[in-house]
Amino acid sequence: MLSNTSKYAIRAMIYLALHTPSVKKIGIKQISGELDLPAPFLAKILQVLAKNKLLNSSKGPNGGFSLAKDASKITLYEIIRVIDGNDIFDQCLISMRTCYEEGTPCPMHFRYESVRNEIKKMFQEQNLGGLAEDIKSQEKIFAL
Amino acid sequence: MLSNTSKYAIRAMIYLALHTPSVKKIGIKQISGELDLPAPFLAKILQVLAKNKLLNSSKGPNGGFSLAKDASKITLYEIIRVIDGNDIFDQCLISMRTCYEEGTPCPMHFRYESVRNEIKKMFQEQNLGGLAEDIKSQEKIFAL
DNA sequence: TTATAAAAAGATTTGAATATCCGAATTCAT
DNA sequence: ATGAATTCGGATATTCAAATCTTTTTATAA
Repeated sequence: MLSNTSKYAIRAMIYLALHTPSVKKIGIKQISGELDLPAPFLAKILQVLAKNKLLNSSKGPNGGFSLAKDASKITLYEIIRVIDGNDIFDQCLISMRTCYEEGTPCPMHFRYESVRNEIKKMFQEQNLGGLAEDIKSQEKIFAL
Repeated sequence: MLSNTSKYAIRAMIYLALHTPSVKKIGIKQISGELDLPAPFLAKILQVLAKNKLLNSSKGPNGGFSLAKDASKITLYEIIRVIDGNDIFDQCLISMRTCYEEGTPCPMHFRYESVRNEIKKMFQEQNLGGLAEDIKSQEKIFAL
């Protein structure tokens, strides 16, 4: 469903939301260390998120990343679209060429459409603020 | 969501269902030609489906593949499980290690669970017989 | 019984996603 | 100013799914 890249992006963004706004900036090393993700790869991903205005980044000592807007205003849908593009939200389930033409939908087309809409809605409804809240209210210590 | 391999498998199985039971066996060349899929790759896939009792295969002249049971008795769920395994039906949406342990579900866990169940239900409810019927009832000529 | 047509099986290649590396640019603190 | 810490950007390496190739096995038909 989601690429590794998207998954990492989401987890990193949630991590940032968890520590926002008390801390302003967090560096790659800390994030990748806490989430147990490969640092150089995560760096690339955050770079893309920054270029797409979901993150602010600053270089130099005490540099790092911070959410570019209020955590409650960033949805998983935005993150996924930036990283993976729109494919999961509009591609034919079984990759039939003619499914995109008029009058020849694939046999799963309409049945899948409602599921696809559910998926899209799920991602659109989840924002980093809410997810961070959920984590904070959990009993056990949370290891992202 | 689905691997190419699964998509090809599904399309080939639907193709067989469309021509069953009037024709008994169909060869790789015909299927790959009609569906515009790479023949050697499709051969591998059908091999796996045959090994897992979803297809019958016979070698030699006039050999080929046929559905191992009535089209209405083969669901997409079975096909996907044979090819891709169970991952899409049980993996954590964001691949969090702790999501499989007690008390530390990922923040998307419960929200995703219902969507995942929808997906599973969709695949379990679709059988090759029904899909083939749908195609036959379409107005335009259908190019799988 | 032999030639042929097909699938099976295994080895290899390709390509895209994933991951790493390194030099450049930027910022901060001294 | 200088050095150190950090992200940036481009190039490179690795891995795995996807695709191909080659040889073997089996079945059919002449």
